Amino acid sequence: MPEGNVIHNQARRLRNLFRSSAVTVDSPQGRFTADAKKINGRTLDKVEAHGKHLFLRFGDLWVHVHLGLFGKWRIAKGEAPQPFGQIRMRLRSDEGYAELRGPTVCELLDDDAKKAAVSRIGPDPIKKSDPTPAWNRVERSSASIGALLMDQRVFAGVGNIYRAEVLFRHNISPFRPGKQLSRGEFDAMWEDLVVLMTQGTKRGRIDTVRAEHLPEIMGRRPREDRHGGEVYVYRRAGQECHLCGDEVQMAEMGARKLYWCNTCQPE
DNA sequence: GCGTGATGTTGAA
DNA sequence: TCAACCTCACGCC
Repeated sequence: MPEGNVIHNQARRLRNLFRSSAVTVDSPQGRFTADAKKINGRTLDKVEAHGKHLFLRFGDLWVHVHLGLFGKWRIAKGEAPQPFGQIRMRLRSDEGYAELRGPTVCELLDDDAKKAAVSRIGPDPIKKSDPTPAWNRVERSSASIGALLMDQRVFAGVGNIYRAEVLFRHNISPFRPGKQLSRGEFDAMWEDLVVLMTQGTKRGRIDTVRAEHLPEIMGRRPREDRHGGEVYVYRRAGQECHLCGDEVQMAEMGARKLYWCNTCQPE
């Protein structure tokens, strides 16, 4: 259940494990068998992450993977165990193996189709992309900034946690229309996403609480949320805001749960 | 052991 | 707008 930081982390692990080695590709589950045969035995020569999308190059063909909500990679050194459950795609080399389960997307693309897929993805803070295209969309959009942050054509790799947290950190209401953001607010949020998401890629968890607020929060916090990091509002509906004590709010926005503090992020 | 919900997107209706 | 994807950790019994 990854945001962009996890995908970039997985890309690095796949790169390190399979770099320039011949890979046995199959699909124990069967749904990727025909495509697996086309690349079986080839060398994995490139791994790219763009937002939450992963692209693996085997010569003139790319495997495009999107994990969606349930998708999982198991990446490990050593010999692959007997397959169990639903393994859509399995990669094996002398070094190790990778099992892909439950992805929303696992497809084979030629170079043109891969380029087209990448072109649909907006600038990615983890890649330190130029944010101008995102600003151009935000600046003239009447959609809320809460919705825009989740739109992968605008901000690639941002998910529900980073959305809630970056808005909180900048005291911006998720309901404010994009066109009512100043360039300064947008730039500050973008720079913050670059820092937070890069850090999240290295740590493998999402921490968004500023250092000066940590001691107080650690003393007050009932228990760590299971996503594993320290956050201000994500999944804290009904609890006290760490900074002002007001009740953290929750609402559905585009079929996803949105968290914010009315006092710290006034409309 | 069972039910629920979740860091997300696609494609049909 | 909604079902599908079909995993996994958690709360509750």
